[in-house]
Amino acid sequence: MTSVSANSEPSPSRDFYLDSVPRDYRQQYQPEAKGLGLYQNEGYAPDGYMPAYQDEAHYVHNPPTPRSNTDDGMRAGRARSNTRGRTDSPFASSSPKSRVSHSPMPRRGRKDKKSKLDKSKMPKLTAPLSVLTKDMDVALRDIGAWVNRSREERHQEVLKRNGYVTRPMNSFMLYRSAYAERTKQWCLQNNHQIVSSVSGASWPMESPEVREQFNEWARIERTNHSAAHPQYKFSPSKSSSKRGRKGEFSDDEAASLDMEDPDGDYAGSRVKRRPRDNRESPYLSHNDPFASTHHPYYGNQFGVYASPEYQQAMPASRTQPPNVAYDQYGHPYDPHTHRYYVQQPQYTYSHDQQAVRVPTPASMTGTGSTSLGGFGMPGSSNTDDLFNTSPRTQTPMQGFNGYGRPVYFAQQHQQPSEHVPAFHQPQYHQNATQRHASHHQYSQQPLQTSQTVDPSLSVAFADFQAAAEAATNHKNHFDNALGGSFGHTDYYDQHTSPNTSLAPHWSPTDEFKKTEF
DNA sequence: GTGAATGAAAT
DNA sequence: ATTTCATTCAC
Repeated sequence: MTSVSANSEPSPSRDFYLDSVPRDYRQQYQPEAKGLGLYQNEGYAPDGYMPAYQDEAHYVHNPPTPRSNTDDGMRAGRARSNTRGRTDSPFASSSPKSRVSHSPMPRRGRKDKKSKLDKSKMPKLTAPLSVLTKDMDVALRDIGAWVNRSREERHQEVLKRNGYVTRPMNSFMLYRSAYAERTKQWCLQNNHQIVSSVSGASWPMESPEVREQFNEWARIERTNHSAAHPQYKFSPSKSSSKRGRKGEFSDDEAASLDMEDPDGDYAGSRVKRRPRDNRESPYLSHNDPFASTHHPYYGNQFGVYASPEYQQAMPASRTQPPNVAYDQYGHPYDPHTHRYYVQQPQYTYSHDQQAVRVPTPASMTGTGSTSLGGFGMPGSSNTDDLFNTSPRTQTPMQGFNGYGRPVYFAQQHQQPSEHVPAFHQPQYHQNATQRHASHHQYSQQPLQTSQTVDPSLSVAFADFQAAAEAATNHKNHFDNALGGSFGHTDYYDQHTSPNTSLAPHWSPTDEFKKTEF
């Protein structure tokens, strides 16, 4: 029986993380950290684990090699495709009994502490994941790059989800996401309920510095999300019909896109409130690509909602009851006032580029100018950790993808491709983050037009493309700048960014094209 | 209360 | 094939 992470070779030279952890903080865990850094609840003897991991100096590089349990023996003949997704980890239940004991009681809210999760599978943390997994050869997810996804990327995600705008991840979700892979391996199981539980247990154990880093990333994510989707407003569905959201929409929802509500009763007074519709319409892509007067890279290009939520998101000063209809081109307008919701295109962007502020968290730069560095940023090796203070030898133009292969950034937008929508360029989306984001596979493939998209959107997609092309004439500053700053640039609204005027202006020479290995 | 991610497990 | 689950946080 081989350990899941047997190939994870702990490197003694990689102890940079702990060095950056305050001493007292480290010791906070050491009394309990009997070398393993983990415990289990009843039913699993610690002696089932490798003594090799009892070296206190290393906490746990990897979870100890699990011994075979009886269940494993019974299924010994069964081939397993890989070492992952296994169920015979030390934390796996030794009996095939269902994870959930289905209670006849009406379903209780999550508030109810009565967890259905089999805690026996859950390792008990004695240190936060950042410590426990610090030496694992599993890259942390590049959250810095993730939260700095360009507006175009975000819009593509929306398209991919058939127009659905997802919520920005909060700090914990980012944290969980960052450590998910490590956690899975550390726990020796792929069960995300476990991963969630472990993450949840680890989160409060993390140092304030770590948590603050994720808080900062969450703020950035919110800012960029808001900039990419200016009209977005979280409006949770009241109907308890747990929609199994997979980026798809129920017929009900789909219908709401291209139909106008005869009563103008856009969202309410229904017995059951229509599930929230956070779709935004690509119809409007040609509108005002970069019209924002206060943000150089985030505009209103797609941020107009031809949906009830769009109206809900309209300023409260509206006197007319919000309503929406669509003309022959699919442009939403108010049937009462016959006014279009969308402004005419204003290509004022070129006057607007103020700056990309590259402020804060040096954490984002990956250049390690402060104690906050690395964290799996493209410029870091996959063994870098959140607080890697080791000096960087790489230029910002070179990094490594999640598998240790270098990623080269080269000219991206220049003349030949100038009129091609940037996001249609094959390499456009290549970065380390997306290699870790399975749901970003789409970004490396041609966009679907009519098949996976609401039919009513297919026509609009042509507009979308045309608009994108037009927008490209104004350069894709966001992404250029993003690439130029290696994806760690913060994008601030100048109104909230005190030093915007001091920030360097975007320059074409700062651009890089990304090429994988 | 909902939904942000996620994928095994349950239905 | 679809839904549930487990977590924290922000609506």
